[in-house]
Amino acid sequence: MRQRHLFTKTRKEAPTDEVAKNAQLLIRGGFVHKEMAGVYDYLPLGLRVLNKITGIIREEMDKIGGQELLLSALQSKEVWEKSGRWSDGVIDVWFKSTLTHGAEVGLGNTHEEPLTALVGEHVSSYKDLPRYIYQIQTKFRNELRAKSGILRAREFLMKDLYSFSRTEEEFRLFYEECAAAYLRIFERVGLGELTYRTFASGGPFSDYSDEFQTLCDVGEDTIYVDEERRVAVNKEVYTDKTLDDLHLDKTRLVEKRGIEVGNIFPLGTRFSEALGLRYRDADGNDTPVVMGSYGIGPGRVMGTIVELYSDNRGIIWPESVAPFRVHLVALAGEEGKGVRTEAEKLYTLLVDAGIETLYDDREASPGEKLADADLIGIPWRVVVSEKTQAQHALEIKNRKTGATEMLGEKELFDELKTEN
RNA sequence: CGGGGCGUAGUAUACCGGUAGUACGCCUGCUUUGGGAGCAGGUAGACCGAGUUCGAUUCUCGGCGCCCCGACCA
Repeated sequence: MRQRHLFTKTRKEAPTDEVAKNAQLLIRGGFVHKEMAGVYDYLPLGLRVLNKITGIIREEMDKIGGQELLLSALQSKEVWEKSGRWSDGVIDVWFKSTLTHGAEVGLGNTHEEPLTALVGEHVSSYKDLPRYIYQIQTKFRNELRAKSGILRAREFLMKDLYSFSRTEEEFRLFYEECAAAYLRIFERVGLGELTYRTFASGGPFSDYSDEFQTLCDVGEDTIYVDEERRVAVNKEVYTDKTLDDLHLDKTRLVEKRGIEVGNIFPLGTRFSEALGLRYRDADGNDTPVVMGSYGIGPGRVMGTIVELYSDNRGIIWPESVAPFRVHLVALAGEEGKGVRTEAEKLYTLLVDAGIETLYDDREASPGEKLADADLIGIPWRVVVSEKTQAQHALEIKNRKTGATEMLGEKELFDELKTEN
């Protein structure tokens, strides 16, 4: 993409109404725009990152048998009354509205009820199970206080998968498969080293749940980490009995702050019973379906990456989620020296080679272009200038390591085609 | 929801009971081109409402909005 055509611009200064590093850098770089507290727009650069993240999530969910669908955001009151969760006393984050003729509707904050009802229309036999269904969709939660930039929003994207199994054993197998898939996802988006499967409370549905906590000082949760075994315990369930049950040695646990980037938990038959999702087993018995719920917030993952990977010049995107692979910067000097011509040619070659490239073809000073490249944080910066032309080479710089090389065109492409 | 802070051009800020200044941005021209260039000219602003006052952007009250701490986060 030509940067001349990009409708967003970078900013030198961060807005004063944002303190969170993720929001400051994402706004300065033109990745997101704040509409109101806890509500953010994803601009072209930000959407590219978000799509990279959801793409990875999708691949891993499909790999374990997930089927993607898209449920509505507007939800009917009836289905929620069946589970007893329509009341604001039970779920206090509801956004509700009223249709013209008076019917009440809710904006989805989660989707157990409508999906369970829907699945019931298609599943009636043990031969129809198990099923694993997910979506990547916008959730609405009327949080008392939005905070930490895009980490805690009132409107946010969420991947939510729901498992429908015949038995507790069958459920348990998938639960562990999904936990493994989650670890692969966090590995692939660049958070693997810092993300721990964390034992946590199960809320109203079960005795426990598993959170995926990424170590970060601005995290909302306090967790106790066993770095060697790569597991953690949330402070909310940190008792001697829990540690005993999990065979964890208290003396090896380290207190840390974590951002909850994912959460999986058993639902048992709580919703299948309430909404009449039953199946006929091989012996003809009518049995409630055993369910589980599995969430990841792609926007929160994006915010976490920014919190963790930046320097005083800007963001440092992991290659797997970067909006572009290469930032081609033409430092055009005097006209007639052919810098622009060479850069144009190189841009065409990069695009033809299928390398995602942001091409800074703007009329701007070198300082501004280089500062923008650092702020936007694309992994590889390639400069064409009079200086590089004098050396009959191209300059390639790695945003993360700062390593700079002068390479010929062929070597440049060899370098860029190598997966890192 | 309790506590605290804050609302001035697109952004960041300053001053003031007599309608606002600076920087960046943006526009025009010339110069400049490896770390947010220089000169000249131009563009653009007091969250809303009520009150006090001859006069309110400034003081008072209310509303709305934003941030932070706490609580909450199925």
